[in-house]
Amino acid sequence: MAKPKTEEFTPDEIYLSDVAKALSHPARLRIMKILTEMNVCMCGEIVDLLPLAQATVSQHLKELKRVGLIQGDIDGPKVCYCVNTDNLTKAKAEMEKIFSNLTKKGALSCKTKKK
Amino acid sequence: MAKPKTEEFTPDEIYLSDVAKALSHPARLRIMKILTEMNVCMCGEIVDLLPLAQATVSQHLKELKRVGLIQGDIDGPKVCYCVNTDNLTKAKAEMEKIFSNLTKKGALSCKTKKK
DNA sequence: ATCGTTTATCGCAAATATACGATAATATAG
DNA sequence: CTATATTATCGTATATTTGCGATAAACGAT
Repeated sequence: MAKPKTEEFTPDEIYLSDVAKALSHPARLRIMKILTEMNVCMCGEIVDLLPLAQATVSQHLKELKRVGLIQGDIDGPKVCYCVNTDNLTKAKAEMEKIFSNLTKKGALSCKTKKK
Repeated sequence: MAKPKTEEFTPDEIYLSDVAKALSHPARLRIMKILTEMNVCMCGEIVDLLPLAQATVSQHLKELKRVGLIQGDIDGPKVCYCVNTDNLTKAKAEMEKIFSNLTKKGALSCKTKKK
């Protein structure tokens, strides 16, 4: 009875909420910041930059990979992570839409409309 | 042992991850879309536009209010909801930062860097 | 005061998310 | 092949989220 009713929503809504969910943890935000600033980063370095255990960081990386915001390429025994530019650009554009309408004009509040 | 370690992160990281969390459910995204398009909407109308029970929608509205993305003003027995423009603008600016660095140039991937 | 309307809150059940130690998997070096 | 290094996955405990019926709270109308 507490199963999220995702089937009741549009693919657009589900995709964007999924991206938002991936960004809804401070550790994952920090990973995104690290990768956008450094372009490329070894897994071990990311672990060292976070106050979490290696297993936990690995899970967060997996979540970001799941929604396609980052990718990891095997480099010997290490893994090299970077932002998936195409997907991040797309996510950015979708996110813009949500925030765009209010900038149009006035965007009346309840109070200003009534009084 | 599974308590989120929020105290290990910066206020900026926590704030933005909190906004992302508020947007991480398709129902809440749809509410934001409704409010940005209609400027203002009675609670009952929002309930009618969602495939969820009234109690559930009320909880989603509460979550969006908690992070300040919307506000609700009492209007007789009804409640009139609208976007909190100031806060949404601020959240938008913060979100931009996360997405901005990659647009700089190349944003080399692991593979392009190596090969 | 009582009734109908509207919305928030409570209490509960089920599903997810978070965190980490232990272990497996993979690759390199010797 | 063995040992070391690096990362992913498993198992498990706890915390949080999601959903909804039932109920409370707030208001206007009668």
